[in-house]
Amino acid sequence: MPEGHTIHRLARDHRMWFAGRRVVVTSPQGRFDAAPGLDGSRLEDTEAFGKHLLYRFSRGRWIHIHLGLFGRLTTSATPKAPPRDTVRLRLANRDWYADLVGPTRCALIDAADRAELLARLGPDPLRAESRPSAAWARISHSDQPIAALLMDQRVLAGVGNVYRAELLYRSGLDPHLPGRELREEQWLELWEDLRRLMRAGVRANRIVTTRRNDRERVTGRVRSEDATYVYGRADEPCRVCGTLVRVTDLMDRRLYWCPTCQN
DNA sequence: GCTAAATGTTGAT
DNA sequence: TCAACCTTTAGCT
Repeated sequence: MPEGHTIHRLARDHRMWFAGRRVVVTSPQGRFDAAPGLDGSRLEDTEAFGKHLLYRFSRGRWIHIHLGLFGRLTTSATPKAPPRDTVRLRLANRDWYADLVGPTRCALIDAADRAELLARLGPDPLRAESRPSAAWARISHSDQPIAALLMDQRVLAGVGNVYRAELLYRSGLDPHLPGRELREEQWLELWEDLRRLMRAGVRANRIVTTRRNDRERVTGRVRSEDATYVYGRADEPCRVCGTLVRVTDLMDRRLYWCPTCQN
């Protein structure tokens, strides 16, 4: 679930449903200490930076959430169901409640913490003010493979294992190509494609990277098995050339790619 | 019922 | 490079 598009979608939805109103903040699991201090105060706004979600409260306080690999934030309409015992944080008002489960991080932070967080993130393709040059400065001087650079949140904020594999497939680039061997115009094309893919991801609230004509079924809702070119398709035939999709370990993550289309 | 795997990050060796 | 952390689910038995 959680790459940048998920977080931006949550920020957008929660701004609509929770911002500008008082919110009941509880921690059914008991592991979020700040809950009592914030409980009943007004949520001013939500923000998304890469995979980080922030809820702004008065007096320079934010709840900082990072879902990590298995975290989930689900929102439902009232009446409230009793929380399961793993719910770290529940935000609620009269109409809605959101339950956070299994996050890597859920903490109360101040303006300095927030500034520190933003300072260590690369440009987020989903934010209007982001510029690709900020990432290019690092990529163009790095010996790291482009597949590793794309997932490095200091280089680029919000890209995860699915988008990086799919982006590289769509561009025809070998994932192992060192950053310094990429040409600037290739990088700018990657950036544009990322924006396109991730914006579509926010809209649909899911990742779909296949072009219409490359799907087995062209009409109707995109089936999950048709949504990607290479991610999660190890040993299945490439949709374009038929070569078996390969999976390799790169920096402890599974990297999917087509050795024929990407070189 | 058990195990492994999953769209992630941090901090120690 | 490796382990730790956070939880759910799919695929076994």
